[in-house]
Amino acid sequence: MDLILYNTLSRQRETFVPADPRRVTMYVCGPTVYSYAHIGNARPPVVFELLARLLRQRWPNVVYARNITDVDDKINAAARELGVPIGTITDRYTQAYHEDLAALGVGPPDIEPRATQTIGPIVAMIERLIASGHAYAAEGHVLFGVDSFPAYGQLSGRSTDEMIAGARVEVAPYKRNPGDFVLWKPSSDDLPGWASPWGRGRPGWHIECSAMSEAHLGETIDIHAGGVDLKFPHHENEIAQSTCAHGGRTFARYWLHNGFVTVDGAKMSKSLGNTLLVDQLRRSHPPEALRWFLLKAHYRQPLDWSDAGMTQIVRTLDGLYGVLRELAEVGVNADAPMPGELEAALHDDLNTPRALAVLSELAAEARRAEGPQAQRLRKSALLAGGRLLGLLQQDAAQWFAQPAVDSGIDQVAIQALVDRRQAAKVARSFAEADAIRAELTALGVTVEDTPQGPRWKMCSR
RNA sequence: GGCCUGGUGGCAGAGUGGUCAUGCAGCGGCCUGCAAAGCCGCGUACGCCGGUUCGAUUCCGACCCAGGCCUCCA
Repeated sequence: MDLILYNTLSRQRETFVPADPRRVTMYVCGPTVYSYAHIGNARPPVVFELLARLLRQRWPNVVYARNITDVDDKINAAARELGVPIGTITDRYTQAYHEDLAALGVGPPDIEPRATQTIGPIVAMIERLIASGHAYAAEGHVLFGVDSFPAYGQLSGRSTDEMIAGARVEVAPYKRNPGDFVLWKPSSDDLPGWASPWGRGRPGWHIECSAMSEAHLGETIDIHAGGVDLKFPHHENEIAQSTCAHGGRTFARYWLHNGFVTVDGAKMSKSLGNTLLVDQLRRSHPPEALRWFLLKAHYRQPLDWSDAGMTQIVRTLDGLYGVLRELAEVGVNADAPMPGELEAALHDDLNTPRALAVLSELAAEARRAEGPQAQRLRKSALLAGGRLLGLLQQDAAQWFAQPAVDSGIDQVAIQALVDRRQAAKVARSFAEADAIRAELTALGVTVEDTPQGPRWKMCSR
């Protein structure tokens, strides 16, 4: 089955064909670690790690790199505010990032390069760009000259003239062209810096990714991905730097960009005060529901957060886990094949909404299956599909026992009430039984009577 | 101003030139002491106006509306 990907560079859907099937390379722009990740920051790692899973099914040797930007002016500002070294800041938030993503079911990348550990290659790349006439030093800075790269603007679809016309920033006097961007900038003594041919300084943001990608994946990579906002200038600049440093050879063959997450229709931003941190959301929503949220719309579409939407997702998961609970005693075939429709959906430019729809259809089939053989087959298919999507892998009973918040619910007390109600029911004291059920409802617990006796679940997530 | 997305049923969200998306919610029925869960069934959805076509939500054009990028940003 062909894997179709929408390539921003060509603005078309293309069949993905790796340059070298023995080593498929992919680079995703990672976080700048100066604060906690918000839910929008989590979209690319979730979506593109799913792509890595898909690639690995067919090409076992996938090398997936996702960097950590650990030198940046925002980090400097955060460190200065607290009066600590930047390492304190970057370590803290790198760890938080890893914890957030683990909770969302995101596996680690194969390589996680850090900018501060790539200074050598960064300096070397800048030297090559100067030597080949694509960059120049001026007043302690090194700048990339966009005029030296005719294809500049190809990815974002704009000409250099347009960019200058639209530029609303003050142009530094030492720039030859207003569109020139910084590769290296000088650091005063109180800022982190490294020795270089141009004096003590630090790298510009764009060159970091070019150098890390080259150092770990090689000159030409198969896939480069990130958020739409990175198209310009970040990715445009990466293309310019890497292509010029590599004698004109292609930098990345397929460019993928995910859409933004909005909150109640508006873009998340600090000024609006509507940034939703994953770290916080994890405490009020099942992490699996957060993952579902990030997969529920196609990755190139905008994705809107709302509390009502999250309630819908939890209910949907209730339904799916309900099936698994029903089939708890049924065994699973370890070698169950991937359901074809689900695989087809994901191969169609990562159509996760369709894949989730297939999951629901598989669940319905599993629920309706009659006889142990059919049940085993259907349950296996459902779980196989869920595994690829990173969903439905926890114990069903545990799913239903998850409370809304991390409030330390008293399972023993709840069970005692459930038992008392059951006793009242058996004695046909229905008024008393209903009164106890009302008590449970007040605790956020729903009781369900089954042929095997009563069971309960948290209903107020 | 330039560039670029998108407007689908109560909500979310795929998709297609001509009988099914899917989920949540809602309605009716079965089941239940009553519920819950489950099962069965139910809804003249495709921004507006033209055009192409035997036929358009799907293709083309104009228009209206919403959002994004052009500056740090996933």
